[in-house]
Amino acid sequence: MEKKVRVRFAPSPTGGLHLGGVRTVLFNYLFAKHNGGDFILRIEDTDQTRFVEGAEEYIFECLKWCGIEPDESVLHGGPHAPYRQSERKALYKEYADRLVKEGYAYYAFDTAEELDVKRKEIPNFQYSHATRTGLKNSLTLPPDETLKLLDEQTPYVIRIKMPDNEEVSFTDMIRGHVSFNSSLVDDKVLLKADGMPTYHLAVVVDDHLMEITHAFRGEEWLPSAPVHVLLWKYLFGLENMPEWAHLPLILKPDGNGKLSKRDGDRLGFPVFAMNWTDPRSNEFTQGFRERGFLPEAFINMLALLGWNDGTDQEIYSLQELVEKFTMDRVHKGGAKFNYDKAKWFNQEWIKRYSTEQLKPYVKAALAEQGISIPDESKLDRIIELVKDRCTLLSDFAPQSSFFFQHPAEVDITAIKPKWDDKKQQFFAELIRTLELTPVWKHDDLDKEFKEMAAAHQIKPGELMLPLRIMLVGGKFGPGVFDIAEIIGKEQTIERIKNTLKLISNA
RNA sequence: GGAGCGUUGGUCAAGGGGUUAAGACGCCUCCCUUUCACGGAGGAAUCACGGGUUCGAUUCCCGUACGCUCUACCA
Repeated sequence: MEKKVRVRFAPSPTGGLHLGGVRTVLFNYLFAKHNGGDFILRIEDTDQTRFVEGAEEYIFECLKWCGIEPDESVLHGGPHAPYRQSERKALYKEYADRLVKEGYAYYAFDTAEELDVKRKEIPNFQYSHATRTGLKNSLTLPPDETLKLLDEQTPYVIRIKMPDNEEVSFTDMIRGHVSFNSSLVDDKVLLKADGMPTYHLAVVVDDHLMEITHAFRGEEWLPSAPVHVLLWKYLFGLENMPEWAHLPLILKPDGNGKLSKRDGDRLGFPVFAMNWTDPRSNEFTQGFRERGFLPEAFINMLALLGWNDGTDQEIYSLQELVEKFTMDRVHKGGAKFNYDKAKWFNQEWIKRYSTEQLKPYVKAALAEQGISIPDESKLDRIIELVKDRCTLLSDFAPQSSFFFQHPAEVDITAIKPKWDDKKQQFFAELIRTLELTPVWKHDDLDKEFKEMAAAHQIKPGELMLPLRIMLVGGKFGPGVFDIAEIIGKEQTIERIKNTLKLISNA
């Protein structure tokens, strides 16, 4: 029987969760679920200097928002706990020691400062087969000297001893056969002076211990893949190594580089899944969620960045993505992020949401503007009317606030130039007529208005726009008489009166 | 500098030895709508370059160019 598929997403809790990160989780998740496997979330917090308070909780909340639930994690538990690498520290040392004993790794006593100096002195300096003979390590020092240094608790790191001129290759699920010459790769640190493993050792050990069968990560990891392959060979056997998939990068919309938070700030779109405030700098960054994106739209948009099912379908639920996702349709090349397209996905999802589903979001959007809803019975109708005009959830506030309160500003400059006594008289009479109107319904109001216009010998078109502006404040929104019906007789008349006053005062 | 990876309209992309080279976003025009949207109909715009192989290459092969990633006791 085939081994059960197990994948993992392994973020470092160092800050907000980036678009690229979410897409990596998503592909992991889709692949696992498509194949009936498990999705594990592992926290890679081996760099204590970069630990950020709250970042771990933030990651969990992002996943929850996206509808991606891990099968095993710090929060969900599981047979391979702990799922936080800092809590697995002792484990890694054991493997590092084994590598040293078997001659695949060695102790190095050079300090970070000494190496910095080297790097400054020698262009393109690398700690490698070519340079290690001139450095302070257990390969160059006499054995008793090494032992002495170790006894004296001299700080050391353990480095992998990269073989000289060996072909290291593997098959990537996306790229096919990939190969490197080992001479070109430096002797990466495996275990740091503080006893923590580096990423290189930790991934291999944990992927093995957690029985990971398929390992997804960003393309930026490709150059260090030979280190991981070699580690697998030395420690657990190549036949047990997971299949690798190096995902294409998400690129900035202009230029060609990797998309960064800075690009979002610069171009005016979010890059993180949710709001994030850095606790050290207090720097605030808005996320997709708070910008007004539906999780379904966010996920959908991300899935289509580097993958498609070969048909021209573009809108998929998470469930559909799970059903249709296969690796052979993942692209090799990076994809530029396009915010307009992202908004389009959101608009499509808003259209697909029912009024009932939308309601809590609309209430929240209005509440944010300080608008409370005394009469919820109208809300359904309002949402129906306004839905098509919203691409972000936050658009619901400006698109519907005038149903609940006077327009904050009335754009009389749009009325004024074409205003004359005839219109003034028309609206004055309109007020009187409306006051006597017995049935306050869309169709009746429409009919009444047009009859009056005819009587005054003014084209209705010339009067509709002023009326609209009186009621909503600007040139937007659903049909005027729909609005009038909903806000009611009293409000309609009051808003007309107010604007008339504004015009005569201006 | 080195290594690896990549390259179909402005963007996401389908396709793949012979096609009018799909579709979507964006842009433009028109229709619908006496607002703004939604919707509908059109339009402009693409196979990085050079060699092969072939009757025929955007597609296969080889180069070149360009871009990106990595080159930390960060992930």
